[in-house]
Amino acid sequence: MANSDEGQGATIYEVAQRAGVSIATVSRALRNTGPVSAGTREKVLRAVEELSFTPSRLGVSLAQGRHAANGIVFPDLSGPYFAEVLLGYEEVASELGRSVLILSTRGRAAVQDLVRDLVGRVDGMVIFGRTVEDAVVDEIVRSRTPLVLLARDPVERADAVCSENTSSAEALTAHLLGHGYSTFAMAGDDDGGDVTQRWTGVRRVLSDHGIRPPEPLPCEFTVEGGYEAGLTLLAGKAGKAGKAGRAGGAGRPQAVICADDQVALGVILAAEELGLDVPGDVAVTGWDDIMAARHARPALTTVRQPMRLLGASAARALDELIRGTRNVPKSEILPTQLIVRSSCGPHPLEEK
Amino acid sequence: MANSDEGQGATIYEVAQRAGVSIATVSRALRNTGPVSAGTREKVLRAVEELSFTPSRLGVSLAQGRHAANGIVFPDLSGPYFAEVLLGYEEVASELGRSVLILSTRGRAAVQDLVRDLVGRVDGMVIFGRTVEDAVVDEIVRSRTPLVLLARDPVERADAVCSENTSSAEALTAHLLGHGYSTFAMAGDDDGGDVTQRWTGVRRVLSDHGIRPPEPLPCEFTVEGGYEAGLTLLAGKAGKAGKAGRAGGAGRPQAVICADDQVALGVILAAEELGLDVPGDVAVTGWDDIMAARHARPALTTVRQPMRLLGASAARALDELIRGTRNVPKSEILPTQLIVRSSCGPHPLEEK
DNA sequence: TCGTTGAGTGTAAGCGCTTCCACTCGGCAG
DNA sequence: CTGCCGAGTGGAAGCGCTTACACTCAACGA
Repeated sequence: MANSDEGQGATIYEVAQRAGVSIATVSRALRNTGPVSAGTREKVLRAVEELSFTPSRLGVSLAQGRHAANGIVFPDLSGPYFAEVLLGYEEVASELGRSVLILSTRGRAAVQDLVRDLVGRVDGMVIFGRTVEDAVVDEIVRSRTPLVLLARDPVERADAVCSENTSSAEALTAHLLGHGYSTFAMAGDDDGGDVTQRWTGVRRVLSDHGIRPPEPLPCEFTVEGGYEAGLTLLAGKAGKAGKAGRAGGAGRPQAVICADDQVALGVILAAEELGLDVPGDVAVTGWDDIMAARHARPALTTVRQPMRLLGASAARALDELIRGTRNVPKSEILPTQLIVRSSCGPHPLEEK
Repeated sequence: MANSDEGQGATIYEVAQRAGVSIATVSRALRNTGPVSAGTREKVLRAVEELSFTPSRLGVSLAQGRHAANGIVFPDLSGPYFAEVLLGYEEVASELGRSVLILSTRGRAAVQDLVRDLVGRVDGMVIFGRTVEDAVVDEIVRSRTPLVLLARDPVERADAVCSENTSSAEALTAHLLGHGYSTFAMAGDDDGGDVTQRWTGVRRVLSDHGIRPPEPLPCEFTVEGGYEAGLTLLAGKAGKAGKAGRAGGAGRPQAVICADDQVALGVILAAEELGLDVPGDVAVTGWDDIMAARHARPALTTVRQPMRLLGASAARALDELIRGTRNVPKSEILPTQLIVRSSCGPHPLEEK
């Protein structure tokens, strides 16, 4: 019988004593490192069982000089996007025998200290988007902590994983042009990362078609943010083709391209509020393909990101860095997919 | 100038040497424990600065016997529900100076080992729903690891935090009866936790009104699971009042009460597939009030859970347990709110 | 003038493990 | 019979910190 409730857990010394061997032998028996006779191993295992011994993680980590844990830093966890990425990350990290520490920087003052603390707890980490100042990223890189940047521009000596943005944005824009729209608005400010790449694609295609790209209207990347932006953008009367459609005078755009799905959902809400029909009066598109996009009214045309895969890839890249399997940084770009639904209107060609 | 890129980070010994003092003094200066003269402190701080010294978390933890970290175990992170809870948890834990380790048990084989490992890395943990076998929970409790159970029936010597289920379920059911519905179906099997409580409320009200409660149709708590369930439940012709509506013969129910929003969204999809109008031909309700519920077509009548607060409360309860501020277990029940939208039909009384 | 005191500091003992090194002791070749 | 080898084991040195305890020494009251 096990010693029923064993207070704080036995140490390797107690196991050694009970088994009548030295702690070195216990360690060897448990970790299969070095020779141990069958009889001794047996005794050790029995003692371990009886004391329900679990090696102290701290002791092990201190002695081995590794944590067997990874960190991940998020701007926010509230969106479905981050949650999905996190899921993919955790799954793979756990498979690889690493625990996962999370840190959300949302509205935090001392981000830098929090990140530093995190660094001290892990063997490597993933940093998401532009959650962390360049100086801090630089500090992490210099400390030789393996680092993977997710959805953020690459940095020397760190890996990067992101999803394709520009050409999908081009496809999306081309699709809208195919609908015959000619006045556009963009909701959601440049972020110097993913969103900026998307806008680049949009701008390029619009310019190529002789349409002057609108300035993106800054807004928070939430439903509420989108709602506010929507009210602003859709307030005017229907604008004429050719007049690039930043709201507040230029007239209501025919299509609003949103930085992500949440913003798009907010814009749709705003349209409803203003008595406008989507896509009848105005087309709206999102980005990410979160669950709500599929169930929204109208269902959202968007670009699907491989969110889970994004997290999984980051975890794998990090693992390589940590084990030293690879020491040249790599940059991975995952494909995205245009998902046409009804929020951009019945398409003259592609709809069957 | 700092020693530019400082390899693996200095130790307290190097700081002590550089400052010309002992490591004890360095520790005291840094942690403000015990007296240190102004001059000495100054020297120490300078040395720390120059070496960009950060105390090793492992060393500190080992010496102090605490991790300054909490764990949380999830069945899955994919749903918006869990992500929100996690966000609330992380936010508070971080405020309280604790890192957060996550563990998802979704489809994992060696859950028990993973949980055990987690226990060794934290000062306390939260376990979600029925992710973990009772035996393992018991083992954790016996190891004296502070434990908070989230949305799970209380256990001796552990805290519990959950949201109110039964009476909200009664309110929801009463609301549906107010619509005049008399044949019902329930989608999503008992789980021995939250969902069971919900069904208890539903059953009670139906029985009180002389309606024999249907058997819940088991399904996964995902959109896909709901879709499958919906196809089954809605396949028959409209049933007559009085015939309790488990599908497959008894006829199509007038209302489908779903275990959560994702299931409800799936049922709506199934209804659409079958050419049925929601709420015209069948009313559907969810539970949780995830983002998609608000944006769905039709918008989902549901019960809002304070997801963020759930996580935050768990974090606070755990903190009390860890610091020993409180040693009697407590059980907290957070209020929920019936959110009436259009998926249950235009209400004869409540709609204005 | 002589304890007494307490601020300021150093020494060293852990915390729980891993692992290098040295040692013992049969078995086996020379 | 001696020497060598390797399997099996123990001793002990870390890993990087905190902290109890001991110590020094100037200031101060008696």
